[in-house]
Amino acid sequence: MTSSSPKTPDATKQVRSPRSGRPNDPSGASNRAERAAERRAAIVEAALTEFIARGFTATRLDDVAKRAGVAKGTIYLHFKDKESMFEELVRTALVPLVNRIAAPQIPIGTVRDVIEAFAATFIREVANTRRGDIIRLIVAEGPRFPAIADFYYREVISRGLAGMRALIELAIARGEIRQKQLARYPQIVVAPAIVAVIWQSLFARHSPLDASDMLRVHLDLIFGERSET
Amino acid sequence: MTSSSPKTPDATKQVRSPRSGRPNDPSGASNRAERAAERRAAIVEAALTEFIARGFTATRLDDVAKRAGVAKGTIYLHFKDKESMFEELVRTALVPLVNRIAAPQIPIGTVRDVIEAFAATFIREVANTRRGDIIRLIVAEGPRFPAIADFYYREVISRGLAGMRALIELAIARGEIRQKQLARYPQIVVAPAIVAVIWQSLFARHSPLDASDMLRVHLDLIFGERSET
DNA sequence: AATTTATGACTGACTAGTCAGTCATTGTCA
DNA sequence: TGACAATGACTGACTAGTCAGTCATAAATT
Repeated sequence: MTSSSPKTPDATKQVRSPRSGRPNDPSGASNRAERAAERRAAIVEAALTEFIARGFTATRLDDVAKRAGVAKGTIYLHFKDKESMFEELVRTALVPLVNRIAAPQIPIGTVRDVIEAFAATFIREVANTRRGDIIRLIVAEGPRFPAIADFYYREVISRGLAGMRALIELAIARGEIRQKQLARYPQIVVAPAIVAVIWQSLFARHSPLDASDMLRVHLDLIFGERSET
Repeated sequence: MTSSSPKTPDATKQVRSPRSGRPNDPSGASNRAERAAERRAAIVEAALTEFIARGFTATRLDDVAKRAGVAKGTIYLHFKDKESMFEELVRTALVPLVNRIAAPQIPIGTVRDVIEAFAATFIREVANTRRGDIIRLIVAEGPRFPAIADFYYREVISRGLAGMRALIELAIARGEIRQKQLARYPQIVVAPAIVAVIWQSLFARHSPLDASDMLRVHLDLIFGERSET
């Protein structure tokens, strides 16, 4: 029974670290911790791409591993399982953005200016980026991942709507907005932005949508058309 | 139509033909074609429920069969495979509704009246029914089923928006709507309705939304508040 | 009896998650 | 500084389980 082991994993072993040939660079990016972080980032990037393209269930971790350039087992060094990976991804992909947007706005100019800046940020950072797809992903998978829906409601929706409501109330007090009931439904103000995101995912091929222009028209509807030349 | 409850597979081996004992009744409700249609309807009903709850990939045809009270093989007597079943389901679930809503509106009263009737229909027939979930399902699976996105754009979106645009233009001509640019983006008018559907699916548990009231406020925004003028 | 319709056990392809083994890097000591 | 030992990040073949789709058989109908 001296037969060699049936598995020959050594056959095609690629070089582990083609990292730039600096095995011990103090200022470089080649120590263990940093490369681990790089790999984790590659996995996150790849997983996000796959989840967006296929949804949770249809995404194969083999594909994620291949795309990230790691072995499947490596994924499990960073994440407990597919489900918690998905949840963590969706969370971390949105929190930085939300924190930035939800930062206390300084109403220097008119409320409309603030909301217009908000809209511009949304167009730039969400509507035409992968973050928009993440929003669609949340809509798609939310019902099956109550934890995600909970988190998202708590960290994004309730905070965002509260901030928007405060702005609307300020605008009403200042006379910028006539329709007083609007403060009860801040959703109305953001609805076209959400629709724009969905449109880009589903129908951009059929009929491109100028989201920026649409939001401008919507703000004209809310604040009245601009009379400045 | 599911006259009898389709979900009672508990009776081990249910009787295949619970008919009225008329083997050859021309006017009866138990000939082959009709029972086949009943079974098909039961399968459609069950499949829709499962697809809505779990999405396309995560839905098991074993579960659909169990819920419909048929054997799995029976599904394949009615549908070629899982994918074409899904596509056919999503299509037939919406077409009757769209045909009704898209029927030529007779603008007897004001345009606002027409749109308010439309909103009421939407609330009644979509927002709080399973059709709303189907809309979410399309958002969720659309990118992976281009055929569905195509069909939906052609049969629902483009038709619906064209009709809405015509109404907006009429309202502008009549002086009901001041904001002339609105005709370029009928999406703005329907956006809160879409958001309401999504909200019900994801966040109703956290914070119930009075969709009917929200749409009323939105129409006030577009047409101006009712009591004035 | 012949034909149509329904069944559900079965198959084969597919995939989440595991783990024994490898080896580049890091630590230790002379 | 150079040699050797220890570490643990990484690998990928493998296991155990799932599920879409099939088909031989059975039931119902004509």
